[in-house]
Formats: sequence, structure tokens, C-alpha cells
Amino acid sequence: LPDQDERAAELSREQNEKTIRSTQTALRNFREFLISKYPSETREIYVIPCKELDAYLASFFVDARQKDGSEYEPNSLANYQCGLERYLKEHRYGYSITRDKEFKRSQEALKQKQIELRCKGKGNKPHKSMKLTFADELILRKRGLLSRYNPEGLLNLVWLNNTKAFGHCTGFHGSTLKWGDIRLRVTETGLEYLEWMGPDNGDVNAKSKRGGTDSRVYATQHSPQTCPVQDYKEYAQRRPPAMRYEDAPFYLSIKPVVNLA
DNA sequence: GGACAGGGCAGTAATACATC
DNA sequence: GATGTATTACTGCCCTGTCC
Repeated sequence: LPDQDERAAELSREQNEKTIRSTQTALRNFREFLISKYPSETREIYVIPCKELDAYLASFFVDARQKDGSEYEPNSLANYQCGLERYLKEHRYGYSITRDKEFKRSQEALKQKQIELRCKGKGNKPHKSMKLTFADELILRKRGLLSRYNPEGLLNLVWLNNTKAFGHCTGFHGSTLKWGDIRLRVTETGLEYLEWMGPDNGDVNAKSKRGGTDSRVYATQHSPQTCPVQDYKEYAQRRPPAMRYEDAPFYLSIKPVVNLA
């Protein structure tokens, strides 16, 4: 299947690009550190003998700071070590800075630094996403941030419903969702439901392979106030007619009303 | 406003270690 | 040796800030 091959190749290229970028960031930061601390050291790192490179790395892990002078997160330092390892491997350096005993000093320095940073309260994943609880949702509803009765609340509501219902599905990307990607349908018994059409764009065979019902969310007739289908219908009704074609973006930005008077 | 880079972190594979 | 669990390494996503 040429389309699938092309997609796989594209994905692979994209993945490689990201790895390269990550490696380059590690290399750039390490080089900048070397220049600032050891201005006479101008060699490429892959030609530096292991003993010297080990000392430089140990110094880097202990003293390196972000551009604003603050400490790195423990995992970031470990990521830099891996990035440098990839770069050295690429240039056929004879040692592994993460495994070989010749780099024990820098490995120990990194370990100690990570412990020290954790003691200082770093490494607590400050940007980790938090699970939205039922209680949180209730608060957001009370504050009108999840609501059918104001544009921002309605937009938040459909985004949350879609994420909860389809976020686990392979290929579901909220940011690129199109209006035609989610369809309102009715079962034989008259129960309404929303269905995410998926990347296969309605291919029945592909859908049955996925399991069928995992890309659906049904109306909650017993609780119309929190029914995702009712939210969707309200949103559909409020969308400008010009934005109701299949390829239109699902989420629309809200234009504030400006009083020029 | 778009493109890009930096930084933090999550997901997954590989590896090491423990238990049966 | 087989299986389960923990740790480490690798890769790439996402958010934010900066620059043009």
C-alpha cells in the first residue's frame, strides 16, 4: 500500500528530525559551557581523549546552568548525556560516556547532581498534566468555564467532551480536528451518539478492526444537562453557517466584540 | 503572527535484577 | 529457565519564549 508506506516514511523522517534537534541542543549547550569555562579548548568533542572528556563532562553536569542562571531539571541533564552519547556514537567515538568505566567520574557527577537537585525540590515534574476530577469539572461548570450559555464555555465544553470521548483513539489530534471528523448519528433504537470518523475517514472495515464502539460517545438521556450530544448540538447550532463544511476546523476562535464608541 | 529553539516530561524499548 | 518488576536509555511531543 503506497499511501501507508509514504506515511510511514514521512513519520520516520519527522521522528529522526526531532532526535537530531534534541542531539544538537545537547551538543550546543555543552560546547557553550566548554567555551565559557575552558576557552582554550577548541577541539571537536569526539577527538578529545576519554580522560579529559570525562573531566569536562563531570564539570558540565555539576556547574551547567540555564540561560537565566537557574538549575536544570535532573532529567534534562540525563537527556543531555544521552544526546552527547548519540553524537559521539555517530562520530565513532571509541567509548560510551553512559556505560564505560572510563567515564565513571562524569557518570558519578551526574548521579550526585541529580540527587542534589531532587533534594532542592527539582524533578517534581512541574509541567506534568493533572487529571481532571469530577469535582474539578463541577467547579468549572459553576464558574461558567464549562457552559452551553457562553461562547468560551461552550468551546471548552466540546473540547473536553471530545478529549474524554476520543482522546484515547489512535490518530486523534484535537488541534487538527475538522468539523466532518465527528458526526452525529442515531442507533436503530433511536439513541443519538457522536462518532469520531478517524484517520481512515469512514472506512467501515478499518473501523470494525478498531473495535467499533470505542470511537463513539452516546447521549445521556438520564442527564441532559451534562449530555455530550446536547453540547455538540448546541455548538453545531452556534457555528457560523460558513464554518459548517466538512473540512472546516472543528474549534473556532472567539472574536471579542469591541465597542468602538 | 509565524517560525524556530529550548526545556520539561511522557511513552516505550531495552536491560538488570528478583522471585519462583 | 521462566516470569515479573524496576530501572535506565532513547525518542519525540508539547508548551513557552524569542526573534524576525
